[in-house]
Amino acid sequence: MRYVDAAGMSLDDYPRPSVAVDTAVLTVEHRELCVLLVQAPEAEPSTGWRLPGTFLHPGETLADAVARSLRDKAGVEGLRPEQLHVFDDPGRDDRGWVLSVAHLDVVRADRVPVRTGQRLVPVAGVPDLPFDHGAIIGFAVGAIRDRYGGAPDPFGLVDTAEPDGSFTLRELRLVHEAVAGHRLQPDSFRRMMRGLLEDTGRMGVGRRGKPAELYRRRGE
Amino acid sequence: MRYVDAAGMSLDDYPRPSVAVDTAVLTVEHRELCVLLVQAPEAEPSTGWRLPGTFLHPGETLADAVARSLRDKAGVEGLRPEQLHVFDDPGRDDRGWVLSVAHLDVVRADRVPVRTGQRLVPVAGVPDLPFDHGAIIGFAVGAIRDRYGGAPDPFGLVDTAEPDGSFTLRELRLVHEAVAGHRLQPDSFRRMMRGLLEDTGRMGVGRRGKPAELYRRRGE
DNA sequence: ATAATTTAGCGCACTAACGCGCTAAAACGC
DNA sequence: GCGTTTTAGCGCGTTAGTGCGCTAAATTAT
Repeated sequence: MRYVDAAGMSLDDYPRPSVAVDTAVLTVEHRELCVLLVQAPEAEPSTGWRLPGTFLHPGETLADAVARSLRDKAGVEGLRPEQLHVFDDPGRDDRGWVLSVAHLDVVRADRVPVRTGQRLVPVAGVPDLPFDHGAIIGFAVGAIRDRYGGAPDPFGLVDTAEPDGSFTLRELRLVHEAVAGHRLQPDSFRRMMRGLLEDTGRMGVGRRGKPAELYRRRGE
Repeated sequence: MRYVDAAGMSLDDYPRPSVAVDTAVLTVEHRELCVLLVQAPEAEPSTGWRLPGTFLHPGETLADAVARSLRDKAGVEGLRPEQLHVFDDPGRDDRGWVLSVAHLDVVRADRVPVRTGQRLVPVAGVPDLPFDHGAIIGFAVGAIRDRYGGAPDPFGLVDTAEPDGSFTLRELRLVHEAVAGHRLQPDSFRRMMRGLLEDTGRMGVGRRGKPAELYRRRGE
């Protein structure tokens, strides 16, 4: 039985906003934190580069919509999108009343297909973007830096050769430096990570000098 | 001219969710962090205690809706609500497709009117609540503790006798202890705050012993 | 076989923060 | 006037973290 309120109205009888999701997809490429931009289709009123986004469909959670958007618009299989902020200015979109729920998603660069109409841009050099997409990137960068400040590679960005996902301290540090946007002192970094990693007992390969030990995250 | 997309549809032709706002109003009463609960009207399908909330109306921002909700449902003039999280399970509400944007608002206890159908409950002893209201309170407590960890009374909770809003170190510390939920060592607290406060040059009154100096936040 | 390179760890000097006991100062109570 | 109470600040011992130079170990290059 369909619900009606004290005024005899159902929820659908009231005006409602469209709800969009926009996602700042962050990755590390060439030791730099980058964001994925896609080109708007010609039919859109505001063309140019922007963050991938879509409208929320019935039966979906926001994360479902983010995943659909990244798959359809950018060929990226998203992982675990996290909410950042809701942009709610009633006049923010010329098409009508639209709320946008900004998200962060983080994927390894090798999972972002190279194709026309999309590119990875260093977050330190983002061009002007429509809507609130510049602000969304700012939120996303703050959120990923916060997460990487307290845990080893929480989003799985380390691109390791090992099938079991283990990595060297140097590989881990290079990713953390890319996210942080500045150099990290190796000794302090090791001490911070010491209690959060466990030694696999195996050694890495492929470089001169003493081979590095392979680690995985504690509790994995 | 009203916008239509490539399929000749306007935004209103597509199904859209109702958007609600729910607010964890936090305050300090009797040196304890408390949350405001209101009683649901009898006509609602789910009666009992809950957080104040409402549906978003056209032309409003989320903060507008929060303010209207707190004024109408609880007689509280809200200050600056902050977004916490969007609860988006399509099946979370029996009435239909409803998203809820959870918020935090912080007010001094003397701004919460005492009236039937509402009460302040210590966050350490919240009863079971409908929907995701328990989770919302959890988010809110985490957010306020984070904010109070790095700045002197960011939400203006100190209930001072001074017309210019200045306060003593002890008054400030008692509020920070209520928010943190544990005791703070006075000397360490003073050292942390030293650079964030400025001395008004005036002294407080009303207690035995050396009167305390009055401070205000630096940059106020 | 030796030199060069890289890694992991540590000793050490230094910096920063904590918590407590103590003192001086400034009020009130008697 | 003196005792009591409260506040602000500090000295000090302790704990924790940082960055660097150094060493030993384990590889590759010559």
